[in-house]
Amino acid sequence: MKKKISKAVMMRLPRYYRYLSEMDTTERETVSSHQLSVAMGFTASQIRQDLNNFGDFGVQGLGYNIEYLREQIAKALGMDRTNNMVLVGYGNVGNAIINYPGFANKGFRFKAIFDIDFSKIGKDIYGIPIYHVEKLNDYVERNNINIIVLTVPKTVVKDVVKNLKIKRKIGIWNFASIDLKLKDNYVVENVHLSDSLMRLSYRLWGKNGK
Amino acid sequence: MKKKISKAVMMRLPRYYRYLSEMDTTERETVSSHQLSVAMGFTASQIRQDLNNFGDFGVQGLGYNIEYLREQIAKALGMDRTNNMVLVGYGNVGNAIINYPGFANKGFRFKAIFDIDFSKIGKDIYGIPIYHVEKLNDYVERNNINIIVLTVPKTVVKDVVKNLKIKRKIGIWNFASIDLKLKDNYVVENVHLSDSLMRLSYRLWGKNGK
DNA sequence: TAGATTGTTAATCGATTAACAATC
DNA sequence: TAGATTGTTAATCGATTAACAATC
Repeated sequence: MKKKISKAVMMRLPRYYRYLSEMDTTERETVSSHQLSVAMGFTASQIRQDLNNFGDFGVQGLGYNIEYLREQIAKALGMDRTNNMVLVGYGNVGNAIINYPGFANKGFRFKAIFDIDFSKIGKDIYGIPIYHVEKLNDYVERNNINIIVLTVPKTVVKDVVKNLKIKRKIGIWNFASIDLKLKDNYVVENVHLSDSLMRLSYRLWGKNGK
Repeated sequence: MKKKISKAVMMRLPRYYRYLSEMDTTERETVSSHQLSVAMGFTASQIRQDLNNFGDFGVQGLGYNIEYLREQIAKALGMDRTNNMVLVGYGNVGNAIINYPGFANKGFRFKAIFDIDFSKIGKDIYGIPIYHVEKLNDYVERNNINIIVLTVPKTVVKDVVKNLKIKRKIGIWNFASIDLKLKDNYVVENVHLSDSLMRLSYRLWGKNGK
């Protein structure tokens, strides 16, 4: 049965994708919900519910074809395509993201970097050119960019965002610890590092334990 | 009324903390659940439920005292203390974390860095010394370290973790896209950057749109 | 006192688990 | 056919929303 993917299931899909990607398909081609449950720490029941939530992938008595299931999840996540990205703010975080392995092989490609520092502008990093940030909007419009990665300091984010006049659907992957409020065609995904650290703190010392 | 903080509420606490920290308390000292709901994008009803979930902070007719509420949330998150941290793996991600602003002022302090690269070992970064990773376990035991930040490549994580023999409760903030399975005294918080990027992809192109 | 806003109960909604019939 | 394992329904659990009495 096919219905809308629920939010809880969507949040878990990247994890399924990761585990399935790491499975060795040379020995066995299928995996059962029980095997997955042991590896991933979900209940087998939840896994069957989840997968049934958006497609018919299993075969009774056999389980799920690992490779096929991985492909279907990739499709559901919209990862059966290339995403052209630009990075804004070539500081320490920007540098870490540009060098992060495992984006390119999932179809996420950096096309350009933007900064305000003239000592950086004009250079290129692994063939990715660095331009002045004032050229950002123009570049995004003309080069079919799908995702803008924001690694500028918190204080600058609003200025950068203010100058964006994109009309089509576009993703913003934001690393500043600020929640952006933008028009609906901007799809904002935040990475709040300090939120993550606070949750760790809670689990270590929080008033109600775990 | 005071009960155990539910998981959903705990996940939202860092966000409350962030918004309350950014509020200007020179003009007004209190904030109502309605005002918070507009700023944060939760319903006012949920905010009252959340805050009542772990304490009695509000005053009928007035709202919540911003400063006091922030302090109480910090306490609930276990942030009314200093955490001593070490970083393992001084690469691009490690460098980004060491330079990330806003950890120190929340009581998270880096005491040492560990790596295997002899061209780095012996140096120091802003006064934080870099040691060989074989000294990690010993250092953590002797220097009252609460949190180990793992910014080593995915392939090395298991080796690093294998050599840890800590018996007391300790946090692991893991940046490798691998789910660690450790003894119960290790509290593992993962930062899965590629999961976040996949969720952005879903919201842009996913099969069921948003 | 009157107005504002919380604290709290009840209703609704969504997510997870349990169980088993369907079927490979 | 017998065994394994999914798909799916029903039961349970938890989280959110709505409503309003309590109270500052």
